[in-house]
Amino acid sequence: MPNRSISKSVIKRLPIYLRILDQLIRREVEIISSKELSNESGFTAEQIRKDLAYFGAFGTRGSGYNTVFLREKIIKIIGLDSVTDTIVIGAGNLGTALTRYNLTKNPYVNVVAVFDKNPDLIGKKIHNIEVLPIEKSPEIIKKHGIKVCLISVPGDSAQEVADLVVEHGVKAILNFAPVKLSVPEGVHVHNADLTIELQSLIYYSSAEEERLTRLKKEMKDSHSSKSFTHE
Amino acid sequence: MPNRSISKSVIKRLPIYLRILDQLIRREVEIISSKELSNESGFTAEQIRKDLAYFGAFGTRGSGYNTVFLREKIIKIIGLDSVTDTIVIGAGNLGTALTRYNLTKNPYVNVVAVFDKNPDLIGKKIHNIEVLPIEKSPEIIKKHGIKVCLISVPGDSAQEVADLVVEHGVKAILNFAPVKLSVPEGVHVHNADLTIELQSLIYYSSAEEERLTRLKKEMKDSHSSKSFTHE
DNA sequence: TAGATTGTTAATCGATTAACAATC
DNA sequence: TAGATTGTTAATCGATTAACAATC
Repeated sequence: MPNRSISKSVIKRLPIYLRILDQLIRREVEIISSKELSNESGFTAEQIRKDLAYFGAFGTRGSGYNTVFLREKIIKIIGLDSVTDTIVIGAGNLGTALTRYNLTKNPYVNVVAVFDKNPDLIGKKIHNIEVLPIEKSPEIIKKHGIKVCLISVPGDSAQEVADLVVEHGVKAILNFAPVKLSVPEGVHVHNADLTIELQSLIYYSSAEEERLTRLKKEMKDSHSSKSFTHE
Repeated sequence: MPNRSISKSVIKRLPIYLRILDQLIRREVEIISSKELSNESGFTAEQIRKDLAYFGAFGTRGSGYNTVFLREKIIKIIGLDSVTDTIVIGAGNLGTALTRYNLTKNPYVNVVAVFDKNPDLIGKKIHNIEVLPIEKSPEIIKKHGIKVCLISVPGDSAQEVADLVVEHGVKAILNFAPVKLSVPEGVHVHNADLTIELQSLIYYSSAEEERLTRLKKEMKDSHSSKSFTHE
């Protein structure tokens, strides 16, 4: 009852604040106001203050937020205060990109192993880790206590991969495959479906209103023949 | 005034409905109820009906929606009724994955060209197109009337790439770089920042409540020394 | 006609914005 | 003390859910 669960929209913004703070600290900025954070992030200052206030009073009235202090707090809120070990399943181009990126650019995450079922890819080195056959994943998951898994396999094998890793203890999946995964209660799935993103972007890339007006017109025109088209 | 703009949340769901309909049609299902669509998508039947009703009355009371008919309508709504030509900037692993995926698995999108500034990558073949130097992009954008662009370059060159493509007519960007892009009014940017996704997933991967309680306790404990830590 | 399911209106819920008192 | 900016409460806005009349 003391903390009722924080909304997803708030949680999605925290890593963005974190990234901005990392940049500011690199530039040796020590204090930042919600106004300035707003400029950097595109969110309103009010929203930023409100988001942070869910977790505590991290700022100083009259001056702003200490960047190092706030960064530390956000890291603890998200749970990034110790490096998170992950595995990547699917060693194609996407899996390779994800592995490389996290190993070299993401200090909060470590990739312990990469798996694939394609014999051609097994043994391949990515940055400094070797691609292992998927059968080895249960062993690695248990050995390292892996809770977070990235799935970058084709759509038709994503569900079986998910079943396998969840069975051995994975609690959170970042799913790049274009399918809806079924997982037991208590397991979290985030979908990073790039096709969906791209298609919804296409909606906005051309004159929205014009297209919808045309559509409405078509519907009206086909009204008489409706029973035809529509059964 | 006839159609006031449709909300982003609705638009994000349309490609998911489309994907499900594509699958159903492949399985030769002809009629589907909002209830069944709900099972497939995870959204509620009420929400699905409401989403679709923004654009017209596509169903038949008593039976449901004709899959082929509904698919056709959604395709027109999103603007996928003719193939969308795109370009990919950044031919690393991510750019390669995006290009391959769209060329082979996404029938609604065509990748016309891939660009990079790294001489080692120029000339490389991806699926059947050649990686070109980025200087060639204005020419290609104009020649094909490119409106949609995928950016998969490192964070520090993303803004200049965005400026370049927008200058030559791009109206929508799917941005994979971990930076906030500044673009003129009327240009749409969707961020597909995989680090952000991963970090917000990590939040949910370990006991949320426990962590937040600990944090609150820490704040209280450091109350007396607050002026120290915090200036 | 009876059963089923849509399309739409009303009610609820949640998230964002606005306003301002607290306070550095 | 005056100026600035936070933290928090209240007001607004938007999206989801519930309910049901329309109708196949």
